[in-house]
Amino acid sequence: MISHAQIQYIIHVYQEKSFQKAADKCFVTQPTLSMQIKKAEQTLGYPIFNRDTNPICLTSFGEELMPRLFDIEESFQKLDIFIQQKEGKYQEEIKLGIIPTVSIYMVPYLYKVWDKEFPNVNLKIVELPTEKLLQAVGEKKVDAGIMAGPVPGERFDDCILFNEEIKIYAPQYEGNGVLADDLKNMKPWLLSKGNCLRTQMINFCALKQEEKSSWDYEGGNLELLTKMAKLHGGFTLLPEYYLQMQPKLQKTVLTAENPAPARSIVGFHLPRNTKRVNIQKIYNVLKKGYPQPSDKKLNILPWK
Amino acid sequence: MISHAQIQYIIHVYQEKSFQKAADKCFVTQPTLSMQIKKAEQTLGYPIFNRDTNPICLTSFGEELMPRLFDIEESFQKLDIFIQQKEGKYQEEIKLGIIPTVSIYMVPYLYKVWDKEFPNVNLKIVELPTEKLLQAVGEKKVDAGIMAGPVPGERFDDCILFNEEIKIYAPQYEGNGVLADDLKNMKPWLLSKGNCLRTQMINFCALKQEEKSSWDYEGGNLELLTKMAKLHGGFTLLPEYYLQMQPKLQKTVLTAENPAPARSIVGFHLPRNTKRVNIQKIYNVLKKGYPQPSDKKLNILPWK
DNA sequence: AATCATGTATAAATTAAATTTATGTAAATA
DNA sequence: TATTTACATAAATTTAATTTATACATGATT
Repeated sequence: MISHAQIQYIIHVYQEKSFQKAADKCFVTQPTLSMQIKKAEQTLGYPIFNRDTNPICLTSFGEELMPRLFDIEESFQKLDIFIQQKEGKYQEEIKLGIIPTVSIYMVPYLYKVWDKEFPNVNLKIVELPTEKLLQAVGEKKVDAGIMAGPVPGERFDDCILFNEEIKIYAPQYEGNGVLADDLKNMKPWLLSKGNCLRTQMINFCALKQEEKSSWDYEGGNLELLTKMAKLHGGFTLLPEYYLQMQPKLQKTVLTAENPAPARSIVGFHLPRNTKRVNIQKIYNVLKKGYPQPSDKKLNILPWK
Repeated sequence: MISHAQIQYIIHVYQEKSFQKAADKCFVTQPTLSMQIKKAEQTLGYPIFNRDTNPICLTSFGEELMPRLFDIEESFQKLDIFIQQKEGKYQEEIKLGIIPTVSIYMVPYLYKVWDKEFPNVNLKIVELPTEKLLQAVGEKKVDAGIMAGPVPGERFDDCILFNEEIKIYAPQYEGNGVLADDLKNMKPWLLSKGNCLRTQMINFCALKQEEKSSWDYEGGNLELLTKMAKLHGGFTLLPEYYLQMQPKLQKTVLTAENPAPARSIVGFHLPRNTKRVNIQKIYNVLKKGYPQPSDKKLNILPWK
C-alpha cells in the first residue's frame, strides 16, 4: 500500500501542478517527489500524472484516484484535530477566497466583526479572480469562495449572500440625472481582464454604447478607475458596497433604475468540506451584514 | 503524525488484546509492536493501551481514538478495493460469524446456494458462541453475525431472519403425545455452557421441572445430545431446522404447542460496515431460505 | 519461597526506506 | 545554437523500522 507521505506528495503535486513547487510546499527536494510518486505509481499499477503536458495534469486514473486520496487525508486530519482538541489548542482555520472587487469592501467588514462572531476560528483571506477562485476551491486550496454568481457547474454547494447594485460613477458629469443617457458620450474606464466586474461592465455598457474602440485604457483595481475618472473625465461602474464605504464619491453617482444593473454575490464550497458548519456561519454573518431592500427591481448581470 | 503501519498495529493489538498475538497477525515480531505503539503513544501524547490488566485493554483515550483509526484504515481499504477492481481481481470477502446451533444446519444451506446467489463474493464462516460473536462483530473480526435474538445494546444494525421452533427430541418415549407433560420424569440432555441454546433449554425446562440436580452431563454439540438421548433415554431440545435436515430423527419428536417454544434468528453488523450491501443480500437469501408459517403462536425464548 | 510460564519492555545490531546532492535529459524559449 | 525550465536518475547519506537477544514484571506451580 502507498504511504501517507506519498499521498500528501501526490495531493500537493495535484494542487501545485508542478513537482518543483509541490516539493517546496512539502519541505523536501524535487527528486524526493519524483521517486516517491514514481514508487506510488508502481504500487498502484498506473501512472497518476501526465508529465508531457505543461502544466502537468492528472491521467484518467489519477482523476479517479484523487477523491480516494483526499478521503484518506481527511481521515488523518480528523485525527489530528481530535488530538489538538484534546490539548485544548485547536483553532479552526478557514481559508476564504474572495474576488477583488468584493474583497475591497468585504475584508474590512469581516475584520470588524470577526472576533465577536468567531472567537475560535482563524480566518485567512486570499484575493483571487473568479476563474482562479473556482479552481482553488475545487482543489481544496481554499475552503470556500465568494464571487459574483452564478456558480457554474454542479460540483459546489452554493448560497446567495446578497445582491448589490452596480452604480455609475461620473465625477465630471454636470447633470443631476438619475437615468443617464449621456453615458454614450463619455469614456468608460474598465477593469483589466480577469476581473468579472469587467465583463459585467461590458455587458451593461454594451446596451448604452457600441464604440468599443474607445476602451483603450484599463485599470487593475477600482481605486485606480475612480482616480482616472476623476482626473480625466468619463465614467466607471462601481459596486454599491464599495461606494458605501467611501462617502465622498457618492455625490457624483448616477443610477440606472428599473431595472438597476446589479450582481449577486454568492458563497460556495465543496459539498463534503469538513469546515462547512463554520463556513455556513460566515455566509449567515455576511447575509446579515449586507441586508437586502428586496423591493427594488434589479438586472442581475452574469459574470461571464 | 502516526504512520499507517502504526495504526494497523494498534488495531491488531486492540483486536487480539495481546501484543504477542497481534505481532503474529502483523507478521512482525513483538518488540516491533512494543516500540511502534510506544512511539505512536508519544506522538499522540497519551497512552492507548493499559498494559496492567490481563488481558490488555484500551485506556479511555484509546476508546476515543479507535473509531478514528478505523476511519483511516477504512479509507485505505477503499483505495485498495478500488485498485483491485481496476485489475478486475476484486472478490469481496465476507466473514460471517454464526452460533454453533445455527451453523450446523445453515452452513450446508449457504454452501448449496452460495455460488448461484453470490458468484463474486467469497464467504468465510466462523462458528462462535453468542458472547464471542458479539465481541467479534464489535471488533470487526467478522463482518456480520448470526445469532439467536435479541441483539443486546444499540451499537449494531440488526434484522430478524426467521423464527424457528425448538422441538423436543425424546427417542425412547413411548407415547404419541403432542403436548408432553411426561417430560418431568425424563432426563434432559443439555448443551455445555456458552451455547445460547442451553440457556433457552433451561428457560424452557424450568417451566416443566425443577430438579436441576439431575442435569449432570453436558454435550458440546447437538449431534452428541441426540446420541445420548437415543442410547440412554431422556430427551433434548433441538432446533426446528436442525431436525429438518435429519429426517430420521423426526419420528420421535414431540411438540409443545400454543405457544410453541422458539427462538428468533437474527443477523447483525456494525452500522457503517462497508460490505453492508452484500450483508443485507445474505440476510435476504436466508429469509427466503427459511420462510415463516407466520400463523403459529410462538414463545420466543431469550438467549440470556 | 523458589521455579516456571507468560507477556511486555528495552538495547544493540541489522536491514530497509526515505531523502539529499549531484547530474542527466528532454522540451520549450530566446 | 545556446539557454532555461522542469522532471528523471544515480549514488551517497540519513533516518526509520525491524530483528535478535535479553531484561523485567506478574501470576501460577510445586
